[in-house]
Amino acid sequence: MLWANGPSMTDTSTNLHAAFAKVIDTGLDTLVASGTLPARLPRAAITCEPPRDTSHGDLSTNAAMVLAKPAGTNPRALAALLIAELQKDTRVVSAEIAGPGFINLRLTDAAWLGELALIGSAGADYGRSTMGGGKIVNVEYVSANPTGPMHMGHCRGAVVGDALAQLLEFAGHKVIKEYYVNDAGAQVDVLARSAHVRYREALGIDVGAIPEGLYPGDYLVPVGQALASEFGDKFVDAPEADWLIPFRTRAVAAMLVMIRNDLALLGIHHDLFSSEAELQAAGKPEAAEKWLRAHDLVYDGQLEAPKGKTLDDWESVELPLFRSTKFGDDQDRPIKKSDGSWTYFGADLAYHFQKAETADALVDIWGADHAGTVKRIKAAVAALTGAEGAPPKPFEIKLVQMVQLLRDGEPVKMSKRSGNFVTLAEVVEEVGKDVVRFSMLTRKPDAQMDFDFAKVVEASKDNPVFYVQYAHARICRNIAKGRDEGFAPSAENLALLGAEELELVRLAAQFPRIVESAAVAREPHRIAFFLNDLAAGFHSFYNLGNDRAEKRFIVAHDSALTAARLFLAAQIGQVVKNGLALLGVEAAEEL
RNA sequence: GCACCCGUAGCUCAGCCGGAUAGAGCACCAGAUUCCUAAUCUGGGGGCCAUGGGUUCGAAUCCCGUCGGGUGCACCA
Repeated sequence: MLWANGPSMTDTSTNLHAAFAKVIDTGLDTLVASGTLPARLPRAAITCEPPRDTSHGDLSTNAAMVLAKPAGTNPRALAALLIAELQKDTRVVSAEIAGPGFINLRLTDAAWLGELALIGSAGADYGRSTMGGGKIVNVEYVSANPTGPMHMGHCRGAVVGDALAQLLEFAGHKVIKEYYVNDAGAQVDVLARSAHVRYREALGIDVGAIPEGLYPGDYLVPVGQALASEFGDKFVDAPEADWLIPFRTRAVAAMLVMIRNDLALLGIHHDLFSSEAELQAAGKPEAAEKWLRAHDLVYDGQLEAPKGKTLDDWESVELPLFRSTKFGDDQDRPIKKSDGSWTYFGADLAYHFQKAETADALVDIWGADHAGTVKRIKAAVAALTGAEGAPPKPFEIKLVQMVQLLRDGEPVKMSKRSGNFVTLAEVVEEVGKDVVRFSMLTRKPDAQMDFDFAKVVEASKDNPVFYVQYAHARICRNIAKGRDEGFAPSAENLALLGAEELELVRLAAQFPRIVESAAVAREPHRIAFFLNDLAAGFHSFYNLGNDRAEKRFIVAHDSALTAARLFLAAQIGQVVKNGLALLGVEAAEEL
């Protein structure tokens, strides 16, 4: 599996799972070299992973089943040949054919203990991969409009994007975490007008209710006050044209400060905030349009009436259209409005082209409500970055499904315009960053989820994040206790560890391959589930000591065993900590 | 009408680029604390993997249809 997508950059000396993928690969090479197997068999579908049922062995490969047909033989015959090769590895205790043609491997205890020692020497880098080959990946996430504070609707994409960015970095990429600031559309003009009302209010004018269509939230009160102290009464009765731009600039800046603070509550810090207004001022959309027109991908045409709804006032006009129908979209999409300004799409394609200049691959995290625009932007980016026959830049859009917000079981329709929303800050303050982050990462992003504010506050004590954190805290406590009693973790006598301890090592040793597979799939939630499994394994082992005192970490009369056990505990703790770090969750030392 | 996502235990969800007997938590039942903090552990019951076809050695997983839920279908952002 690791070699599925071209040459693996994995340093095969780093961990056992990667090493055995390589062992199988070279075993097959040997069979090919001796003429036993035909060359060029497709190996992409070969896997090497722990079997679900651990009684089947430590590792299992489907190589014989996958290759039998193309090799013109049957799985069991091929398995026998491959087994002969695999048994040459001194770490292999047994290699058996099972079921329809699986090869089950058992490895020596020493091999697993070597892996345990490796965790110790790698420390915070255990699980780090070179798979990404240093390729630069731009991850764009959040990108909420700068018109108000972050609310819970933004939360999931923010957490998933942030965890993914860290995961990709750990998997060997250089990552740029980017936030696209939509500071050029009509919504920021509305923001400026809303700020103007608050500005008048700050000057003592009775403004009454906030007019319909403006943002009513009182987070704009301080913005109005700041404008009042900066400009005095200069713009109170001035025409909009006089104040719109300075008010907009200042209001957007204030919103971004607020948004950064909100994101910081979740531990999220972007590397780059890119301004749509600056992009437009720099003429990027014009350049993109010019190129697209030259390649007949933009033309002046009539826009079709929207499907599925009847607009009474529909009027066909001629606009510059991008040929997205060539790429599976159901109609061509305008890049400019009839007033000559850019559509969101028109600016966005130029923005993506700009990102592609400094990155080897692009990943966008979007809310599912934007799913309808995926085809057009992917098409435009493929066209722009694939210019002159070059292969297009890899560009993925990960859709994060909606979070249905409930309050007392009732759906909350959130809208900044109505001022009715649950802010991210209030939730984080109530239940904590770790609970929020872990909750958002314990399900796959493409399934909808409910988020009941009251329920989450109520249930936060039972949140699975504490289960994982408790495992880490228990480990820290036991190491501290050992230290108090004069014991220190040591890798010197790991051979004293028993079968249950080795079971735990096998589990922890999966971390590197989980990291790689999660990174390839762009699915950070896999890390969360792995940590839950690892914590369960640890807690289970820990409780053996309830009935069997000789299984405790600290066995006072046996300092060599205690040192080995504490070393084991420390390394399990290390893996938990490394995993939690990817999720942006604290590895608490006590709860 | 069209596009995308989802449908797995009573509930919330893993598993899905095909693999062996489909898993976990909650809830329920029965146990384990003079014993490393029980925020833990052990055991039990509970499934037509929505449904009908197809592909193949093998399908919860891939393909097609149907049903059900969600989202979107502006020159908005």
